[in-house]
Amino acid sequence: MAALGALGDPTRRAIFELLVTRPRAVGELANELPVSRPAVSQHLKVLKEVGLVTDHAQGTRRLYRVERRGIAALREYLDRLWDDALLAFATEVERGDDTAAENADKEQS
Amino acid sequence: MAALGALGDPTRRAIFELLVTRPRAVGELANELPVSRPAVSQHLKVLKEVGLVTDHAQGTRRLYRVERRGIAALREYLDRLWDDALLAFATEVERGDDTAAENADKEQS
DNA sequence: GGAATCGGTAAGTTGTAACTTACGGTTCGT
DNA sequence: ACGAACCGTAAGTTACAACTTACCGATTCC
Repeated sequence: MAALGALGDPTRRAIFELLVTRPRAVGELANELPVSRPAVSQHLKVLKEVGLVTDHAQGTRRLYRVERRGIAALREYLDRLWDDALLAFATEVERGDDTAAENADKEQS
Repeated sequence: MAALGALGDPTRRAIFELLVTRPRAVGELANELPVSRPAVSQHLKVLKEVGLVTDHAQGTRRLYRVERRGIAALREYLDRLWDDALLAFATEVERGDDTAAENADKEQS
């Protein structure tokens, strides 16, 4: 799941979240961020490599948009983790592992 | 979403995925990973700070387990991104933005 | 054709985070 | 009480990635 590594960077996450609302050009993104245009360009390259965005030349500009499949892949990854965690928890309780049961209801500090 | 930053690191992701299947002690984790035990300990600290794991002293050992709420928060974050992306896409098409419509069905290289 | 706009890439700097080893504290067994 | 097991933290090194500026190619409009 390389996409997680890509979204690990705050600036990249900001770029991606901007692109989620609507497609934008590179300079457009740089204007709304506290980094230079080349920096944005390099981040976009990373996001593109991991399949989170796609680009589309439009005249002299270059429009980047979110690749919805990328988000879907992330969701599937997390869903699997979620299922595994639930399954592990269930088998723990089943085995009489009380520490698991403790965590079930109480949330004492 | 600091949890994304935490899972951005590959080693931390490996640790977390190991913990998803079942709770483990620190040394136990270090044995299955190509890093030292202190390194694992530091990674666990980060994972704990962002609410992805919890620890639980048990004798001289210290059991770490996945905090399911952490996974849930990540899923909610991605779900929101997903919804926003879908909404943005819908309004694009609605406005007659054909580049959005192109992406709908065809996947030409 | 030439100027302007837009963006990718190369090259270089620098902060930081991901490691290591060393040390000390706590718990358990005998 | 002493040794062993287990772990957290401090201190230090180092690799890397996130920036910057500078340069160059491509496209558009006149």
